[in-house]
Parts: sequence; structure tokens; C-alpha cells
Amino acid sequence: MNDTTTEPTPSNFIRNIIDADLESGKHNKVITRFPPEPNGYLHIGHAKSICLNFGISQDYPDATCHLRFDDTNPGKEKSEYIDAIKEDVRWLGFDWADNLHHTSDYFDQLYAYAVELIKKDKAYVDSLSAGDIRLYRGNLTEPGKDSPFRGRSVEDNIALLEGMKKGEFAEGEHLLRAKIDMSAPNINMRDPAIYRIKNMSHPMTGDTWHIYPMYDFAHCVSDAIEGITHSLCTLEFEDHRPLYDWFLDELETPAHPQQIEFSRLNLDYTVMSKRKLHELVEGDFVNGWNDPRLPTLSGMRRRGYTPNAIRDFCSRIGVTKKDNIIEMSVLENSLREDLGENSPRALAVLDPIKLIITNYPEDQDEILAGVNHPKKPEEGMRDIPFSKELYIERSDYMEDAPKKFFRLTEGREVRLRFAYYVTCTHVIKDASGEVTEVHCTYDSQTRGGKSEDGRKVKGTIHWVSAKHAVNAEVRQYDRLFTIAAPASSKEQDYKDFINKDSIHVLKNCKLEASLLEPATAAYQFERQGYFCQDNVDSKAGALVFNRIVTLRDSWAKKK
RNA sequence: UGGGGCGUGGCCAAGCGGUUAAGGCACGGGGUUUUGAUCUCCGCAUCCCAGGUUCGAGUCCUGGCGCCCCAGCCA
Repeated sequence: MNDTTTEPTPSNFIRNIIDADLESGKHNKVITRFPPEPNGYLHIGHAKSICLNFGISQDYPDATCHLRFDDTNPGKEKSEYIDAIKEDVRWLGFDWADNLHHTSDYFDQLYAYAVELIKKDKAYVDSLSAGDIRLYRGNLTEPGKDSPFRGRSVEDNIALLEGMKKGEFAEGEHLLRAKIDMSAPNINMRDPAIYRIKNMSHPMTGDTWHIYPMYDFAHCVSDAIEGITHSLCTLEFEDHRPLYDWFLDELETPAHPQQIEFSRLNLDYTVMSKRKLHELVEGDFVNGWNDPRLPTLSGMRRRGYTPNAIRDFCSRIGVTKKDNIIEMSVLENSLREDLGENSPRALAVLDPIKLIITNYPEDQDEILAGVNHPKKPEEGMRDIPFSKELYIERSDYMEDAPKKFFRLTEGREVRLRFAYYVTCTHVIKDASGEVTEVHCTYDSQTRGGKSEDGRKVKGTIHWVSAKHAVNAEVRQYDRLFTIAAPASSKEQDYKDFINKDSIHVLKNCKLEASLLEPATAAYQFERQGYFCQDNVDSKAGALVFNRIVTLRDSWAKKK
């Protein structure tokens, strides 16, 4: 990873709070945590949280950030997700050192805390059905009412909970609830669930439990056990903060972390919820969690995004409590900046058409030199073979070209990058009128792409020697959705807005010979964009490149 | 007409009562250029609205308006 250009992370309201807490002596060191539920793959929205939490641990003295798997629902979670999540966090460039935890590590303690609540008459076992509980809860404008089981004795409650734990009951038969206030205006405080029966085994604890704790109970207690100082989460948990604090106030926990909420990331032209991503993957709307069109970290990694670019993006968008939809161009700008700085250049023709230099010797070859990086001479030069028959981009020739078209048309002279000036004399067309060959003459005095007479050529185009070309498949990606906010339509399902044209496969691409070498890093194909070999489909002899992102194109804009 | 949040330019985002309201992205225009890339220069808001406090308010107060979240034994 190239980290040389990393700039200091801009401050935000959360860092301001931390600064104040350190200043006042409330804390002398900071501990944050990134607490994913292992029920899916991480996406760029998680990256925002990861960068926030781990970023703080890097920037403050003695600070740490825990990676904690919030594995309280064995019905949805799988250990394979745990591995994928770890890989993604590491790939992003962060290290949890020995601070790897699971909420399931605390199941014994959680249970003891639940018993403590019962003993304080702050929790009870309810035996209402799920449907009745919903009815008793009231709604947004009407208060709820007490369950008939709310008055059970401490002894009965403990015995019942014990039975639930041992698996003596069916799922849904009983539920441990906090005893708070059924008429609370905040619905989360209307006797929320603490433990529910799930007669299923758990990836980490196997068959030892028949009850599993709910998020609201498990999360705050886990934070407290780990000594988290600042528990950062997204806005939708704001209403849960009173409950977070209630548990920690009632219980004798070793600490009382502060929950602070920030707004989640939304990117335009994509979706960011795990539920929707699951749906896209399972409904075969895309090809797996690592589909290069997805905003998942594994998809972006496959596409060719760099950790550097994603971290830079996260620091640019900031952290606030305001709802937002970030434009894709911000991400692309971070990407281009990193890739432009760090990618070697290459010549590659994606949509080839023959260019024949009529006055070039029939069986002559020569080796020309191309710079690997125009801004970094220290990266050296490479050899590029040149000969009479080349491939150029079909779009670099135009029959009735306007004055401002700087490329080839009859009578116009252009520079072949690193090679020679050529002038188009005529073209050959097939029966259907399609251009098949562009014929040119070259000026042998312009070797290397410059002339002594100071003659100006406005256009420079890329090319590949036909007989030296390496064949490859190139996949070009476009946005996955046709509208900026596919998830925000009230009438229509977001899937109705899927872009049917989000992937273009070009199978007949011609790459310069140096690209034969297998490589994991990205290249800039000059004048086109950034590309990298596909990490699953590319093989020696059958290269497959993904277009990560195009170059900016002010000419395309003008047209 | 329940509770909790949010509202600074097209999209983000600084600003914490006191010079002409940072910066990034986007957009428009000029220059450089063997990538119509990069680089570079220039342009681009009076802060949701209305009152009020103050010598002075985006920043304080009051009242509106708008948007988001909450009725899982999900997280």
C-alpha cells in the first residue's frame, strides 16, 4: 500500500467530543470499536465507520480500536462472513492487534447481568405471544399497556429464565423483558426484549445456549466490559441511547461508555443497505458479493479500487449528523488521484481498427521507448515494439470530422504516442460501409513523436503493434442504477431502477506486449482510464481486465 | 395533533457572536501539455422562513416550515 500522500484526518464533531473528554480528564485514553454483525459483507458505508473508529485509534495517543463481531443472532450469522469481514478490514489498512472480540465471548456475563436485573425487579419473563406483545406495545401515538405477566415474582422469573436457558421451552413461548415503562413516548423504552429463545446452535458457542441476548442489551454491556470510551454508531440508534444508558445505569458494569451517533453514508446511483445487497446477490441481479459493480469492499477490491482511495474518500466526506447522498464523483476523484499518482502507464486498444503505414518498410520492426509515468522519471522507460501494421481505437478516426476533432480523418496529421507523426490518406471499408483499415503515411523524421521543424500536431493517439499485440478481454462498468436515489422512491421498488447496461464486455482488446506479465496492481491505459486484472477470471493466456474508472474526459463533455 | 434528529452554494463540509462565510467535489472560462489526462490560473452562497436580543448573528431567543428515523422475540 502506498501511504506516502496521507494527509491528516480532518476533525469532526466526534473528535471534538473526544478532545474535550481528554482535556477534562474524563478519559486518559480512548477506546473505540467497530462492531459488525457477521451476516453479510462489508460495504463502503462500513468503511466510513471503520475509518472513523480505527482512524481515531491511530491518531490519539495510546488509543485502541476493537474489532467486535456482534454475533447475537445465530439465525442470520455465519462464520464465513467473519472471515470476509476480517479480510476487508485488513485490506483497508487497519489492524485490531489483539483486540478481536465477539459478543458471544460475554454470554456468561450477559446472563449474569440479566439475572441481576431480575433481582432488582427491573426485568421479567413475559409469556405473551409475539402478536400480543405487539398489541400491548401500543403505537406511535398511543401508549402501551402492561403485560399480565409483568408482576411475576423474582423467583419465578429466575426459574423461568433458567428454564429458557436450558431449552425447556419452544421458541416464542417466553421472552425476558426489561421492566421500564409501557407508556414511554420512546417506544424503545416500552419494556424492550432482553433475551429471546432460539433453539439453534451458534457458530462460536455451539449448543450451549438456547437463549440469545438482544442487541440493545448486549451491545451496551459489551462496550462496558471492553472499556470502550466512545461507542460510535449511526443515527437510527439515536432513539436507543436512552435504553443504552438505562441498562448501564441499572447494572454494576465496569464502565459507562458514551454512545455518539453520526449519519450513515449514502452514495448516489447505488444502494447501501445489507438487506438490499443480500437481495441483489441472492436474486442474481449481480454476480456475487464481489461483483465489481457493487459498493461492497470485496466488489470494489475486485474492481480495482485502492484502500488509499477509499480512506481518502472517507476523510473527505466528513462525519456529521446530517443525512447525505454523496456524489459518486467524490469517490472517483479520490480514486483517480491515487491511481494517477501510483499507476504505471500502458498503451491498450479496446475497440481496435487496423492502421496501416503505407510507406513503412514491409518487414521492419523497431523498439520505441515509452515513459512509465510522465510525472515520475525515476520509474524509467519501457520498450514498445512498433511495425507497419498497428491497431488504433476505432473512435480515433472520423469520416467527416469537425475542425475541433484532433484525431484522424483524411488529410489530418496526428502523433502516435512515443512513435511518429502519421497522416491519414484514405480508409478501406467493407461491404456494409464499416471502416476496416485506416491508411496513413508516416514521417520518418519524427521518431519518438517529435519533429525538428517545430511543426505542431494537436492530437496524440495510442496504438499497439498488430503483430506484437496481446489479446485480452476488458470489462467496462457503469453505474448499477439509473437514478441517483434508487432506494428513496415511495412508489417503486429500487430494483426497477437497475441499469440493464451496467456492464460492457469487450473481447477483442489489444494490449501492448509489456502487459503480458501478470500483475496485481492497476495500470493507466493512456487516454482511457485505469484498469487492473480481474482477480477471479483473469488467467495467463486469457487475460481479463476490469475498467476501474475512466479518465476525466472534457472532450466528451463538450460534445 | 407521540418521541428522537437534521436544515450553510448542485453534492459534501468548515464556521463555537465581531475583518470581504474555509476547503473538497461538480460546474463555467483561460494557460501549459507527446494522455482532449495531469498541472495551473480565474469565476461560482449571506447561511430553510419570520420575528426578536445585540453596537454587531450563520452563530443566542421565540415561532413557523421542510426532511429523516422509531411501533422486530433484527442489528
